[in-house]
Amino acid sequence: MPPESRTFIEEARRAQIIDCAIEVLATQGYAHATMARIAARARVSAGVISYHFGGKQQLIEAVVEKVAGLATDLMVPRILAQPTATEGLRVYIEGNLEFMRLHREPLLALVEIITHAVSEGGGPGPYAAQAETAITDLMKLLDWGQRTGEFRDFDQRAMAIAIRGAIDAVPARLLAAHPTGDPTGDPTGGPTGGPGFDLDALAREYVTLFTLATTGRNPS
Amino acid sequence: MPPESRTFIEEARRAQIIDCAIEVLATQGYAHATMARIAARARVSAGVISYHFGGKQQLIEAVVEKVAGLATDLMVPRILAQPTATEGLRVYIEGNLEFMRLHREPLLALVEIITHAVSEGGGPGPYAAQAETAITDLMKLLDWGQRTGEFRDFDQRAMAIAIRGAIDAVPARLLAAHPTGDPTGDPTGGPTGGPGFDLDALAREYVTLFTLATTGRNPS
Amino acid sequence: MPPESRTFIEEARRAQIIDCAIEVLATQGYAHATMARIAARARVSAGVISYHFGGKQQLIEAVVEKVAGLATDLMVPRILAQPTATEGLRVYIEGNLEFMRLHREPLLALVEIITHAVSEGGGPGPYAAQAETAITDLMKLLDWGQRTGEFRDFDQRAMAIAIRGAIDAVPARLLAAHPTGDPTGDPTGGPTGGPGFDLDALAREYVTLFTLATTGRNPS
Amino acid sequence: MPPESRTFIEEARRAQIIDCAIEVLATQGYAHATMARIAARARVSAGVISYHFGGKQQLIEAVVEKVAGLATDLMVPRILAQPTATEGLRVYIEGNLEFMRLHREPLLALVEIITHAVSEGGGPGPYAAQAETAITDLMKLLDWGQRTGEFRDFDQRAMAIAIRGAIDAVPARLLAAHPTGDPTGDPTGGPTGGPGFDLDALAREYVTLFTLATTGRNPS
DNA sequence: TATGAATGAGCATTCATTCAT
DNA sequence: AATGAATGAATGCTCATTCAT
Repeated sequence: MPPESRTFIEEARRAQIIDCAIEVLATQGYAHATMARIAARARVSAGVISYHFGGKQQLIEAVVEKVAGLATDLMVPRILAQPTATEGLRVYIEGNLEFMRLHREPLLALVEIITHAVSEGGGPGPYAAQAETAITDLMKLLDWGQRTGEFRDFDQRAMAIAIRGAIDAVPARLLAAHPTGDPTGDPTGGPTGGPGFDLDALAREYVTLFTLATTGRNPS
Repeated sequence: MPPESRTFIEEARRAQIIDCAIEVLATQGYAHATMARIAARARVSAGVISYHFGGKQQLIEAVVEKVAGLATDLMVPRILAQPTATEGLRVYIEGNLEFMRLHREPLLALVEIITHAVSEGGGPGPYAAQAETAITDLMKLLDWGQRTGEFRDFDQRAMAIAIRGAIDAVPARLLAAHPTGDPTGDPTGGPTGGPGFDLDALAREYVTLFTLATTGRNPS
Repeated sequence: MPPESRTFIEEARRAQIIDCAIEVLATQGYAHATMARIAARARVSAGVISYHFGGKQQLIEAVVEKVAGLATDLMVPRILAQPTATEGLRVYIEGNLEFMRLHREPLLALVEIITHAVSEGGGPGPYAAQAETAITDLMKLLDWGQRTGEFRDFDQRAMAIAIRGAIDAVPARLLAAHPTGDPTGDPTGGPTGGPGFDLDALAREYVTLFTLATTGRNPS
Repeated sequence: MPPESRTFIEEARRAQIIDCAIEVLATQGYAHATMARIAARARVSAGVISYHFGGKQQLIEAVVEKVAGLATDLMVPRILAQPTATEGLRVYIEGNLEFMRLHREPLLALVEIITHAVSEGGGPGPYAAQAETAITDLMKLLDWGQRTGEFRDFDQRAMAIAIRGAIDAVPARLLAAHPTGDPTGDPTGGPTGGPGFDLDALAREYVTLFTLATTGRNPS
């Protein structure tokens, strides 16, 4: 069913179910995110999901779309607004980590999906392409910096993998630090050094780290 | 059953089954790594696994032990042999990536297990602690470098997360580049630039990248 | 799910499944009372039982509750209505044996469960306490008789074990006499003397027997 | 293989395995009495049991034979030696309960088998006949007493079922009182009134009880 | 004689999906 | 538009039995 032909109430149900799916995925993990549980959280019968989405696969896809949309909305305009690639990289890193702070649950849900969703055969997961896209997008930013001479001569793909890997490692640490709870509480003992988890401080460290790595110079 | 009381043939079967489990995990993913499939690959009845390992959980644990053993054997002595923390970091990175080259499938299997194994209660996976241990181990290496003055003043935990994240991101790229096949063939177009995947070149890039990031200076 | 929140159709299915479970337990025994067989008798998929009861254990518990309810409803008011302990004992015996006549299958099912259900740890079965409760309840009746002077001076527990043992032995004889069939047919050759099985006559004999045993006097 | 053609060592193995089966049956129950566990207790491979007995069914049968033999050896000569049926009944009861004291485990094992062993179809267990035989044997004793005029006019079968039921109820109480341990310790608070379980006192109560029931008179 | 490796049938359970209401 | 009852395939596991050594 194309979006424009959906009624308002239909759209609302879909949104509600997607949000519940995100909640369950983020808090209980992919393995426990069964149709029944998602439906229960939405105070809705299990069949409703099949009714609105056609199947679990399509629900998952809808979640991915929503979360990816959130991320794109946040990031793309910011990066494009920067005058230099160095600034662009800074904003890229900050934006990613800010996204984790603002949209913790959607992000965790997305991570669950990307790492756990499987295709019918034994091949790579259906969302592996997302990761590849993220790499190539980042490579464009790096290429910009190398063409302007801001960045030193490194292998773009290697650097992109490193940067994305460093960023993608954060949610798991986030989850380890706050298995079920709220990350906003008391960040003690440095950026990542206590029960709290200071994403802003982490962002500053990452910016310095990767500015050094890409330019060879400390950020001014 | 303690190892020393196992028959030779028993040990052989165990090893065979562990290898088959690794194969299935690496090529088909955790979700498809059912007892039946692992047994089928070993050309063996499904009950045999329960007979030799007691259950799926123990089989998984045996896989983890084996792979972790491989990694430890490869890495620990090398790192300890280095005169400086900078060299230690270099060897840490090179060792990790070399491990991926030498033991691609075991590593992929381990990643599958760490990211997918769930505990009954819905909490963090039973092997989540492994990841945390890796971080703290790496922090010790970074602390060494800061105390000797080789490394600049950064947050150890942030840097450790970045380095491990960059390393841990590689297997997925490896998998994306060679979904089922052999990574040793034709590395064309630079370190990570083609169907081939030149782990040695990637290691060199990573070493430069993180030496800059930690010391602020190019590696000599 | 609390009973009052169940649909009418849900309650009907539950009742049907419980009845089928009773049938299978009574006619084929605990060992053969698998989910598949019970479901098959109900002309229903096996998963339906898990759907309505959550698991086999809960189904068994539901059977116990139903049968125990039947028994309590039949017995308790009768006994409490008696003026003397002697009459109470008579009614206790008659009530138990009448229950066997009226609810042969439920009783046999209950016996199967009590004797066969096992706890995970290897300890006493989860329904062993039922038997002990039956003993202590009976002891209260005996105590009543001793305090009024109707009963002679015997050990209450020993007498209670004997009476309950005598009663509990009946179902097995019932089963031996009518392995699969209908107990209402032709009672020939005395109370328990043929393929028929006259529970009323047996009750009369038991009443005389235990009245003598408890009072030392023939029942008037 | 007929007994006389068995070697001495063969016979010893059989006896050892039978004893271990009795132990496991008595202490862990029929459900947990798997071939593997029995074999383990005998410090022997599981295949050995099949080798010596042909299968589990035959092992069980061998256990039954052994225990029934023990009981017959103990009881029959005693009963036949009595001058009157009243004395015979006394000795019958005492003998049965003494058997429980002397051969607690074999008896518990036998009870487990009789109550749990199943035939392939859904019919009565393969050892149900044993119980029937016990009833008819006891009826002969009662018939003796009625023919001599010692016993009053009751239905022999009803009385036999009551007596055997009372006796057969004891092992379960024994088990409830001493789930795993030794019944010989401290019998406090009367025949059956404490943590201990005084079988001698219970026997005295039973003798009085059933002498009253059969004769209408207190035992002199 | 005895072993222990291996089998295969049977078990309870979970879950996405379907469909009459 | 929604329900919830029902399905059927798949999973991990247990266990008596078989058989080459």
